[in-house]
Amino acid sequence: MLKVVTWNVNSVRARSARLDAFLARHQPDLVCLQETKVLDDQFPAPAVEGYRYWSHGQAGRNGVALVSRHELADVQRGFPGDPSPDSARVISASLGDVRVIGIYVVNGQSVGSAEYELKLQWLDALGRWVREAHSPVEPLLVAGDFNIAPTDDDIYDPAAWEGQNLASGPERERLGSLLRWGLTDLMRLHHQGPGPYTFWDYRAGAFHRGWGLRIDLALATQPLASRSTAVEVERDERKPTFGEGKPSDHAPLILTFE
DNA sequence: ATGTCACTTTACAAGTGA
Repeated sequence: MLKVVTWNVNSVRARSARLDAFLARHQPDLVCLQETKVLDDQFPAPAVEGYRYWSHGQAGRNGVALVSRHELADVQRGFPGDPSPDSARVISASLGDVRVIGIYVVNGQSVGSAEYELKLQWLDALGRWVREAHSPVEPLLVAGDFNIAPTDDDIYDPAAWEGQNLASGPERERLGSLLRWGLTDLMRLHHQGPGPYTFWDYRAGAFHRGWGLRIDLALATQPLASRSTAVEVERDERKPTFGEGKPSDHAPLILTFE
């Protein structure tokens, strides 16, 4: 059995106690973290016995990392062709025969903004790299915060979000091209929509009101997707009353493979 | 849409990004 997690922690230092408790509780093989918001030499080492980390961070924003209780091979930070190479958004590594790419997609701010144009260019570049460097017949996992709700089933109020950033056609089309190449949205192998959601804005009491989005995704090629036995959102981690300290605005996604 | 959070700076609040 293989257990892999993706979690946008919104600062790994602020979430260190929760991350340790999560590791102790679930004993995942590998965790992909996003928005670590920390330089590599200031990354808080996991306190749980057996876990190591590989960080690709920067000060204050972005940042991705892999936390694993196994040795990882061929750890690669960033990717060739990144139009925004100073932003730390991608870390990839091999765990046994599985290649894992942990990603934090450009947020995009609002449709028509410069950030949104960068998001589309970034997604194009990511797609080119994935297609060039990998094959759909090899076991590949692309997991992380995509900042894209794939369909209206992934949004609490699709009408309010129609055409907006996170839900717009052009970004969904970029995601679609990855799926057509040979990646499967693992959540939908096990759960039909609407929901579950993985992100609730801190503002406006969004979590309490059920205003969620599914923007944290795990995509796998067929050799790996065929081994997928469960995909679950650890919704408790979004609760202010759960665990130690404040929650991230994202809940972890737990992937189980046979 | 916006009832928050975490970061940074030269800090003892305000701006930024999400």
